[in-house]
Amino acid sequence: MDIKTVCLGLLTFGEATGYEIKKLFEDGTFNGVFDASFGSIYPALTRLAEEDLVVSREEEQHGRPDKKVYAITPRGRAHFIASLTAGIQPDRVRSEFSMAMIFAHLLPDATVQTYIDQHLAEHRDALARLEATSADPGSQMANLQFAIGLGRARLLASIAFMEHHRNMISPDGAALAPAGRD
Amino acid sequence: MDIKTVCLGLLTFGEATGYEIKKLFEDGTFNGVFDASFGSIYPALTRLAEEDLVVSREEEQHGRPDKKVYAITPRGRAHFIASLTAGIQPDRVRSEFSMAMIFAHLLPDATVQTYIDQHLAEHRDALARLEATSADPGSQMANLQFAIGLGRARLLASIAFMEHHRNMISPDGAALAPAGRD
DNA sequence: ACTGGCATGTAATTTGTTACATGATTGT
DNA sequence: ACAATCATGTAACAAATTACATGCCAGT
Repeated sequence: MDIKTVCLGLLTFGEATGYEIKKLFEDGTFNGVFDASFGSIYPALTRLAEEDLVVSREEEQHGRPDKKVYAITPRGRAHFIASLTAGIQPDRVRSEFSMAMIFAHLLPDATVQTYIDQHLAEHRDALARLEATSADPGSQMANLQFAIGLGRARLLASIAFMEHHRNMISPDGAALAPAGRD
Repeated sequence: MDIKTVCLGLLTFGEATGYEIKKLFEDGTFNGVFDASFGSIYPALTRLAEEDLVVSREEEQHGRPDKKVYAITPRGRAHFIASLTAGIQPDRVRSEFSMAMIFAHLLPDATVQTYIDQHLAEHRDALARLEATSADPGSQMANLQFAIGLGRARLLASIAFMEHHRNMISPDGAALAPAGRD
């Protein structure tokens, strides 16, 4: 699934600008699901407009740059539904953090500990944003709560595991009694 | 982190062919951490050899195509450690499954249920492979057990959540009392 | 007969990122 | 003063996938 399709999907929830779509990837329901840069979002929206899957309307603002608000067309909606119904690919993950942990025996212990702290902080942030999204009145649909809940469950499991088992990985911790499976 | 660096890392655990590296992405510790196709692995190894970060040796086989066995050089090892120590990027996820769940209200219920079944099956498979890897005598290093345990914790959380909450998402389930947070 | 595993590699194409370019406003 | 937020867009580049090309062996 390419970014064009994802943008199309976002627009089924309502109008949005390229800028707002980017923010959705960072903050909202889509955190941990998808991500894209401006450099791919803007061209994607342009191409979708060329294919009549979305339409845009320019909105002037006072003291702010003009907005280009995109809305999905009936054809766009049909296209999106068809592409999602046609099948999905397995999740694709690229975790540099896990890489670092796999090779932790080659790294300075301080580096490893810093990476774990960083990763924990990122996860706690993501969790907080997800909880906020979950409480949002616009997110009360059952399927959205399911998607958010799944992300939340994963984040909680990761955080709990790292908190309970990080002692396994430090040289000091390795000398202690090894932590059990839970 | 590009595939070149990942291949270099894998080779710190011992010699391997391009084909074996690909299998590691599917089966072993690296499942759910990284993935790459042959089309990127082979060129990566070629370029690493040009930069003297790895060396290769051809091995003839009876009734099988010849192998090209790669080994990391001291320079390669230093290069890998330096690049991992220099910092890591946040995890990047691209989950078409989560996308499908977010837009489940637009899809036929049978499709949604099929996707959940598929995803559950993939997760159970991945979990079984991870458990096998975890038990492998070559994986007893504390940091490997940490990395494997983290993956395992995530998979278990996802599986449990989907099993307990999948009724939220079906139209029938939506009519029942909503499932609680756990 | 055919599918799948073993094994490597190239080329065309797709996809997406990073960096650049512009510019006003608001908060510190 | 300076950074951040808002807002769009392009161009150069990097990265990676897909499809193609080859070929034997083992199992069904």
